[in-house]
Formats: sequence, C-alpha cells, structure tokens
Amino acid sequence: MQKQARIFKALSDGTRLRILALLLEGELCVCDIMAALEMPQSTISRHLAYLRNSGWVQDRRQGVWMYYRLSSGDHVLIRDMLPLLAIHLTNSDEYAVALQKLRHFQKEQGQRTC
Amino acid sequence: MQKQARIFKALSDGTRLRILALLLEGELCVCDIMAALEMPQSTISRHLAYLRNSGWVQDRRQGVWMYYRLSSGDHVLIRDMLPLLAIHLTNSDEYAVALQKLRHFQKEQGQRTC
DNA sequence: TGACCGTATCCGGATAAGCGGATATGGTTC
DNA sequence: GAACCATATCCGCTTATCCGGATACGGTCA
Repeated sequence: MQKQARIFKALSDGTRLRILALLLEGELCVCDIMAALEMPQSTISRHLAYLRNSGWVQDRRQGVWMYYRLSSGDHVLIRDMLPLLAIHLTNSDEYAVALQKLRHFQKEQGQRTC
Repeated sequence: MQKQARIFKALSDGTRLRILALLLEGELCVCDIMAALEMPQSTISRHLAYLRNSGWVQDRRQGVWMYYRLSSGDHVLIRDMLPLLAIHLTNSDEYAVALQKLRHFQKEQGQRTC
C-alpha cells in the first residue's frame, strides 16, 4: 500500500492542494503558480517535484519555461480521484483568491511568450 | 484547505490505510486490529486516534472494549472517498494477509464477549 | 476495595517534511 | 561566449511524525 500512501501524502499539504486546484484549470507554468499563490520560487518548485514524483502531474519544457499539467492516466487511483478533487477543491475562498491572482497575473502579462 | 489536507494526511500512512481497509468489513475492536496487523497496541491505538480526529472513524465503548467503525456521514469529502477506498484498498496482497489473520483471530476467539 | 484487563496517553529518540535564501543548471539572445 | 532568465536543487534550520515501551485510565469481577 506504499504507492497509494504516497499518492495520498501528496494531498496532505495545503499548498499542494492549491496547486492541484489551479491545474484543474489547465496547463500552467511555474511563474503562474508563483503569482497565484504568492510563495517563493524554491517552495513552488519543490512542491511541483513532489507532485510529479507521486504521479499527480506531468511537466513539459518549452524553451526556458516549464509547464505543468495534471497527469490523468498515470495511476488508476489518481484517475478515479481527479473528479473528486474537482468537486471538493474548487469551492473554498482560498481557491477563489488564488484563481483571481492567477487571472490578474496572466492578464497583466499580456501576450507573453510564456 | 486545511481540513481537507488533514483528511488526506490520514491516508498518507500504510498502517492507517490497512486499518481503514479492515474496517470496510465492518465494526472491529482494537484487539481485532492488533491481531490482523500484528503491531503493538500503542501503535494501533495511536493510529486509531488519528483516524478519529480526522473524521474517518467513530468509536463506541462496550464495557472494556472499544469498537471502531467507518464514519460515513462525517464530512462530504470522506463520504465521496469511501467507495474509492473500497475499490483500491482491497486488492493488494497486504490486505489479503491482514484479512486472513483477522479471520483466524476471530475464529480462535470463538464466542468471546469482545 | 483490590486485582485484573483492554485501551489511551506519555515519553524520548529517530526520521522525515517543510521552509526560503543561496547556488547550480539549462536554455535563449545578442 | 557572455549576460540573462526561468527553474531546479542544495543547505541549514525548524517543526512534525512515527515508533514502541512505560505508564495512566476506566471498566469489570470477585
């Protein structure tokens, strides 16, 4: 059950839950998430590595930027849980605030290459 | 998201996952779980307290014995997740072994008051 | 009341996780 | 290749978690 425990452990941290909630919106780059959560880059990067190693997200490099997205097909448990996360993570004030900051950041970035 | 993180954190430990899997069978007392998992009493009791505090199980005292059962109605997230646990926790060898030890213990106990 | 039993909590030690500044890496641009 | 940028990893620190023996608690029975 070690693999399952690891999958759940990834969800045992508020910051990682907020990252997953944001990724439900679609693919994001690290700077998006930094702006949405207002946390230092090393912290965000570390949590993203954790989510990647436990199978929750996949990454993609495009030039200098790293894009992260939910990896729906990786593990049966993860696939079954994603709909639940969509229901339960997106109805908190915390999430609304993060999403608003994300939108604001993306808008002010305008036509960035990122 | 702190409450949700706590709910998931309860699932981030292999021993607690095995306890929950056993409780899917129905109400059990502490000695049942000790026998099934072959772990010291203080360890089992501590994990049960963790599961109780995070909303996963409820307890009931009957004389000297404490009975634990899944608390299906406690939190929306927990209610939605229980079916998933039933699917994903009960198909490992670890679980099969624990269940077998539980059955064996209950049989050799015979008509106990427990 | 005293002995006993099942369970909960305490304790000290070992291990793991989280944090964020500093530094390394890998890619782009001139 | 040198300067620059986004991101990953390292480091030292603090805090949380897990473990299991020892002890405390609360109920039962004689």
